[in-house]
Amino acid sequence: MAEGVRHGPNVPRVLKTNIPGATVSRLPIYLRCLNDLPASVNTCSSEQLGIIAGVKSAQVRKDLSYLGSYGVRGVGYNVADLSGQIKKALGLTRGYHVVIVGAGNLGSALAGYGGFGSWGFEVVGLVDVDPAKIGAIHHGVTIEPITNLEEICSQREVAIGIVATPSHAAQDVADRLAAAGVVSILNFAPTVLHVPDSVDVRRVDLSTELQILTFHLQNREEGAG
Amino acid sequence: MAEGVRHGPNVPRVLKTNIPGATVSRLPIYLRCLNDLPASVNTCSSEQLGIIAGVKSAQVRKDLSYLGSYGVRGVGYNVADLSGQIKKALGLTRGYHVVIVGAGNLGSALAGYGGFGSWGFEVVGLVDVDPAKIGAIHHGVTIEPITNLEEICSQREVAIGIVATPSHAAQDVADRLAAAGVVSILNFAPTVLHVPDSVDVRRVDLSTELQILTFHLQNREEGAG
DNA sequence: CGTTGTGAAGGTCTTCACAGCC
DNA sequence: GGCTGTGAAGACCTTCACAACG
Repeated sequence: MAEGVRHGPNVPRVLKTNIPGATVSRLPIYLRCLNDLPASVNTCSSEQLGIIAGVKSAQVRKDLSYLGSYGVRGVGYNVADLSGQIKKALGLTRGYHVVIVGAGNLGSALAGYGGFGSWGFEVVGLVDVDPAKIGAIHHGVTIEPITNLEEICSQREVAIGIVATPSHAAQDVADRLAAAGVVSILNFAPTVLHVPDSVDVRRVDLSTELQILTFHLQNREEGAG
Repeated sequence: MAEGVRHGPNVPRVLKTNIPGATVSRLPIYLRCLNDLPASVNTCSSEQLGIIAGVKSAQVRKDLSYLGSYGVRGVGYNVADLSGQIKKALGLTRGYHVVIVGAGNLGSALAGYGGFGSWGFEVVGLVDVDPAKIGAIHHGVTIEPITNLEEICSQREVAIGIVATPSHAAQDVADRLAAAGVVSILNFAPTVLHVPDSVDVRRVDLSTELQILTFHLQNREEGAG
């Protein structure tokens, strides 16, 4: 589970469900699409879901088949049922406590992200090194000193840590989160984190995304000119 | 290039360089790793680069082989040369103008992101619908009305649009960006954008990432218990 | 020597095509 | 009739293992 791999062959060692990584990364999209459907829609075919999710219908069917068989031939999938099955597969039947490390522009923007609650995520801590920031309230969350990180993680049963620090501080934060028993890290710092195999890191990196866009941009232009 | 596909088989139609998508998405990581090396380091082996980038050395070599043969057997890669080759492959030898749509928490945090400049990206516009925000200056960028979007894109030669609006507004913004000739979009709104094939969209989605983490979290716990 | 570059092997993921079922 | 579920085929990606080379 080392970082840099989005869903490589290095699969978690102990795995009950056998859902391929590529499928896992699409399930949240399906879930959102189902959620955005008008309440009057009770049923949805793989073709329809594929169109709104931007995926081929065969892909949708194969993905959903890993959850078991919840479709009705000739009809499609029951929206509520399917939604529930996806939530169950993703572990969204319970809530998760999240701590955000770094209360800069990004950290406080994340703290104010409204979408957390709807999927059962709750920000139970926002910490920063800067003494001047301590005590300030961003979007309803009080900034605490980073020295409290370990205490916050254990006492508030934090499951997920979000690293929103400058890159030079990110590795140290990741080490501390891992030591405090946090096994899931979402890294917004533009650096590769090195963590034990038992810790799962996902990276969200603006520069990387922009550079991938420019690659295609350049190739398109070369092709055109 | 429809969204939802990170690097599927739907390859851009006209493509000069034949670099696989998976490799393209790792090149920015290598580039950053090389950049972070101390200035005293002139040379770097695939083994070393692999360790800091979190990738197997064979993978590094195969990836770099697509750029041509720039390594020296028995020695490794010249850091400066390799860095230049990667930049060239990614199209980073020129600058790109970026417009950010949506000046909420996230939009203004992005406007203040220091990492833009170092790779040749320049934020030339930050727009919002809210009349109350117009004229305010966030991190040196003045907020302009979204009605100016088309004008900004054409007059300032915008290459990349960043969508940082609420999800209900995102599709409309994408349509307008596409109509204004912007062919690269980075979408932070939690929704799937539907754009013409000629437009390249990449999605950055906090909820999705968190849900993928909880999938692994749940499976780990099931395995342990 | 040590390290690159690469064919070949082995996985994983996507797409097709159609049997099976409502 | 229409749609799901799935084996099979094919595309893509990673890893291995070693010849080639400075």
